[in-house]
This record gives sequence, C-alpha cells and structure tokens, in this order.
Amino acid sequence: MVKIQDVAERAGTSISTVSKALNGSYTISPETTARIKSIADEMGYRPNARAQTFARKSTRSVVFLAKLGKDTAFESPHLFEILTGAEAALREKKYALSLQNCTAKNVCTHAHDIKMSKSADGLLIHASVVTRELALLLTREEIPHIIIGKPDFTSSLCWIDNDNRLSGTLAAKRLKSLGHKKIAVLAGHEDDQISEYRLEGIQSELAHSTHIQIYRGASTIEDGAQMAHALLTAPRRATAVICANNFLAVGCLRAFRQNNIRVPDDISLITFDEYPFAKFTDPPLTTISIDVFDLGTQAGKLLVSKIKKPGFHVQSHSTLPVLVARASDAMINMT
Amino acid sequence: MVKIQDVAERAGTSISTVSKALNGSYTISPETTARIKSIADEMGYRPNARAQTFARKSTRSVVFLAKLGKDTAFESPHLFEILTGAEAALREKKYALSLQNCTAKNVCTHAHDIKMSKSADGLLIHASVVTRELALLLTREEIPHIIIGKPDFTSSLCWIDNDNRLSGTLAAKRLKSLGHKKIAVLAGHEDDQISEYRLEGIQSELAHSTHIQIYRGASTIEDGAQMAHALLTAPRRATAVICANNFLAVGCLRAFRQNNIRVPDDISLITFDEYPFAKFTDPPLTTISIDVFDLGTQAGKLLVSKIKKPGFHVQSHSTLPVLVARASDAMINMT
DNA sequence: AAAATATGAGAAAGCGTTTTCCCAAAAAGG
DNA sequence: CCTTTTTGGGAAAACGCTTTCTCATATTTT
Repeated sequence: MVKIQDVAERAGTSISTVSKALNGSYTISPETTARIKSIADEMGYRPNARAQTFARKSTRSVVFLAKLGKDTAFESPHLFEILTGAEAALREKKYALSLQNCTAKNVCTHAHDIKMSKSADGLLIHASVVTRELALLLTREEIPHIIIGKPDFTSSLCWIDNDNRLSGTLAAKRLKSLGHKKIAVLAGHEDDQISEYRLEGIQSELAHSTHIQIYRGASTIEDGAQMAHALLTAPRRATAVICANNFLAVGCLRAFRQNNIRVPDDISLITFDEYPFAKFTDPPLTTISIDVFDLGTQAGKLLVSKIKKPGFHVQSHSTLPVLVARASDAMINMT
Repeated sequence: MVKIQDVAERAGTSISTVSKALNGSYTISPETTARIKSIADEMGYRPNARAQTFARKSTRSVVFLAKLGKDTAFESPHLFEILTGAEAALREKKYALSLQNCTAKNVCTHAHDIKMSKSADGLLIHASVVTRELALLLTREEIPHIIIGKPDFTSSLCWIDNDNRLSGTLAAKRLKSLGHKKIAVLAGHEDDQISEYRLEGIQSELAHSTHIQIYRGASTIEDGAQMAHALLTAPRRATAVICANNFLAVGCLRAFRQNNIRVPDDISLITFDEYPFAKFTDPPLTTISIDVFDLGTQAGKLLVSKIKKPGFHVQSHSTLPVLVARASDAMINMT
C-alpha cells in the first residue's frame, strides 16, 4: 500500500507538502503542486480514508435515521426516493450516506451515540421518528441535522418538507373551481402527519362554503375501498372526493367500479403524490404532487451547509406542490 | 469530551487496561474489567469511533452498491427491501451500512476507490451493475463482497439470490397440474435477468408437453396490457398466462377486464413476487414469491462472515421460492 | 524450596493523515 | 544596499485509540 510517505520520498519533499498539495492548500507553489499530483497519480496513491477521518476530526459522512422494517420499501417508497435523492446530493459534496433503522423510542439513543462516538458529521431524520426529547437533544448538543417532514410540534429544529397544508388547499381549490359543493375526504388516521396536514389545508379552504364529510382509516387500498363504500351510502352523497394519498385513491377507485359509479362522470376524485401507478389507473389520477427525489437532494445539500458553517441556520424550508391534472376529476355534473 | 485517558486516570490504571477491559480481552481480571466498565459508564465515556476505526484498521462498515435514480424506489421496491434487510443484519453485527449509487460503467471505479482508500470493509453489490471487469477486480484484490442477484456469467464471485429458475418451474408445474396445455408467457426484455431466469425455468418445465407463446416487452403495466391484447387476438388462444412480474400482471389484468375476459374463469393468471398490491388486485394474484427482506439479511450476514474470516467462501446461495395460491388461477375450463 | 509457568497489567509503538508553527529564501520596499 | 515583508516548504505535534511486547507477581510444578 503506497502511503503519503512514499509519495513524499519520490517527490523529494516532506509529507506535509504532499498533503497540502493534494488538498489544494495555497501555501504550495503551483509547480510543486502539479508535480506532486502527477507523482501521486502515477504511484496510484489513495489517502487512507480512516487516517484522514481521524486526523481531520470529521467523517465526511451523515446518517439517515428512519423507521425501516419489512415492507417499508413497498409501503413507503417515498422514504427511499428521498434517500436516493439525498445520496445524490451528498455524493456530489463528497459525503457518504449511511442508513440506520430506528424508532421514535430509540432515536435519541441513536443520535446520542453518533454524537458521542463522533461516527458521523450530521443527521438526516425522517419526521416520523422525531420526538420532543430528540428535539431537545439535537439543539442542546448542537447536532447538525435536517428533519425530513414537518415535526408535529413547534421547535427550533431544522426541517424541510413538501408543503402538505398548501397541497390540501390546492386540491380543495381545484374542486371548488370545478363547481363541487359537497366534498368527501378520505383521510388517514389522526397519527398520520402528512394526511393530517393535507386535511387541514382542505378544511381551511372549504370551511365556509362547502359541505365536507370526513372519513378515516388506515392508508391502505383496503381501507380506501371501505371508506368509499361508506361514502356512497351516506345520505347526501358527495360529488367529489379527495383521497389523502394514492393508496386510498386506488381503493376508492376499486369500490366505485364495483358499484358502477363512473369517475369522473358520477364523482370526481383527486389525490396527492405521484406513485408510478397513478398515471396507469383507470382513469388516470389527478394529483397534487411534488418532486420527492428533489426533496431528498435539497435535504442533503442543506445538511452539508449546516455541517460546514455551524452558523448557517435554516429554520424551515418547504417545497411547493403542483397540480397534475389528469382524468379523474371534472366539472360538476348538473343533471 | 471524556477520553480513554480520563477513564484510566479515574480508575488508576493505564489506558491499555481500559481498552482491553472495554473490548473484552481475557488478559484483564473480571474484577478490574467490571470496575473499569462501571467507571466508564458513569463518566459517559464513548470511544471515539474515528480513532477506533483508525487504530483497528477496519471501519466496521460496508457499502451497498446499486443503480439508483429518480423513481428507483417506486420501480424497484425490492432493491430497498433488500437494503432494509441488510441493514438489520449488519446492525446486529455492529456494522454500519452506507449507500452508493453507481452504474455498470463506473462500478469498478467505486469498488477500487473503496478498496484503495480503505473506506469500507466489504461490498454488497446489486447484480444489475456487475460486470466481468468488476468480477476480475473483486477476486484479484480479494475484496469481501456479496452480489445480490445472480451475475449473468460464470465467475468466482459470491452471490445470493432467489432461485428464479426454480420459480419459473414452479409456476409452470402449477399450471400443468391445473390441466393447462396452451400457456402464454409475458416476459420482460432479454436484458431483464430476473425475467430471463424465470422464463428458462418455465421453458424447461413446459418444453415437451405444452404449447408456449412468449411475448416480450418492458416490465411495465402499460406493456403488460399491450402484450395481453396481443395474446387475446392470437390464433390458438392460451388458457393460462404466466406474467414474469407483478407489473406485467397488473397490466394484463386490466387488458382482460377491458375485453370482458374473466380471470380465472376464461383464463388463468399466475405471476411472481409479492408486491403489496398483489393481494388487492381483482382477483388477488396467485404468485410465486420469496422473502426479499430475508434475502437482504442473509446477504448482510454472509458478508460479515466473509469479512471476519477471509477463508470463508460461499460460492453461491439461493433462497427458495414458494407458491402463494390466491384466486387468479384455476383448473382449466373444459367447456 | 527452587524452577517453571500462568496471569494481570503497563509501556510504548504504531495507525497515516492533517495542521500548526516556524524558518529560510526570495521579493519588495525604503 | 539594508530592512521588511511575503512566500514556499519542512518539522513536529496532534488525533485517540488498539495491540504487541515486556515484566512483575502469583501460581503451579518438580
């Protein structure tokens, strides 16, 4: 294994000179720098990352903390899309990304361990595992971090998220503009943050003018279908339905088909996000979506900024939702 | 920051004793070990991971190499399910897992870099990026690795995979046992390894006794529907269809519905894998599936074994597929 | 009781960089 | 031409552990 010493000898310089040349320090002349670089190259010298990490007092790596388990990849593809986006951004900045499964219960232990053992420079944390205790820890220990998703309590954390509240508002606005007055909402359970914010946005937009029926269930195809059935048998049937996410929408679509309810002729449907099957459903779904990959890259970039300049403080940062109009919604049918 | 020195002073021993006690070396008496441990605990001592990594000449980390991009999380949830499984296994063995996006073109650079810079102890590599050149590199440099998926050429690599060929055979056997004689196969393109192995298994089982029609297209819902249309208009229409993956099956199902072909009454359908929506389709899909998460954990465990004892050599290792019978296939309709 | 062995603990040598000083030589200024 | 400043490069001190060697002391063996 060729080490810095070898390069130095071959170049007839000291090891500090080699280190400086390779790391682009201005205190070495351009000529020597070039010469050393070419020698190092020729010798196939790669600095030992373990030694660098130790000497630099920085790992140039961050860890991604989220709740992972069997089927998470299927149930929460967003999580991994974010991860992928983050990896891309971090790689560009020469940071490594490692993955750690944790829960809201043990996230503090994880974070504390990483901080104490100095095994990473920063944390990317999925909002679903963020607790008040963690918030305290992060600020007290001044751990560079970005929370992905909006933590559900006011705090001094740095977070970045799709603006789910605005998404809800957009969906509601859309249906209003199509003339709908009786709108049903298929929402997730109360502990489903994303669904909750969307619902808030919907309600704030619809509050006065419209009759809203809210149904709740798990964010699954099954429950979506069940809620759709309930909706169809309700006294004053809605003319449009907003599904808090794609799974609910798929279930809803299925229930409508079973009951020979045509979409969008008999009822309009609008949902959020952009799962790959969203454009393949029958009819293709109108959704309020965002670029999840981009959310990840932004989180990565932001985190690196925070690591590099501890003064740098982004309190929060939201990405804007946009309407992707397809064929599942339509002007209200007056007949 | 409390360091080993501080603990040693407080315990009235040398730092080597502390190190040994904490790392469970037998050369320290049980009493001293216990005493030191409790003092370290009390002082909140955490060894500096950067220093440990450096001193030990090992990072206790591995990197996962795969092709990642926008929508990969949606299109290949399996990849992330494997990743999650690997994380779980590695965590148990105290190894960290980091993620690196790469392509078949640059995978060698990545692997070489990691080896040279000693930034990880081993590699988990998705088969889709494995090239002959990489195989050479891995064996020449003796890089501990596990390939996930079967590399498409004979080599001395260590790989682990679901036995896709056997899965194909199982699917074919199932349809044969249900009395089908004319079977259509909706396969992916020739470069889709998984689909290819499945097809092989199907063909080897069906070769003599049965009439097979093979259709090819991309592994998407769209192409699945298209192939299904082709199948329906073919001269001697098949009584059963095997779809090389879930996406094709969904497309197929849709096309059948549009043409008022009932499943399984008019035609039987069987597919592979177990996407979460497989049990929610109409009718629920009969599939040949495996435990992808488990594939990941096995890969992780195997890799750690290879890292710890370089002599340890598993050439290959396959997980067994199993039939999950649902409602999309049935006895051939004789009428 | 002397010799051989086993045991517990410490001294010190790494591990391979980065980085902080420091100094000579060269350049600039008076 | 002498003094001051700049510039390029080297010496050496970290960085905080692990691990090998060595050595007393305690234990066993002869």
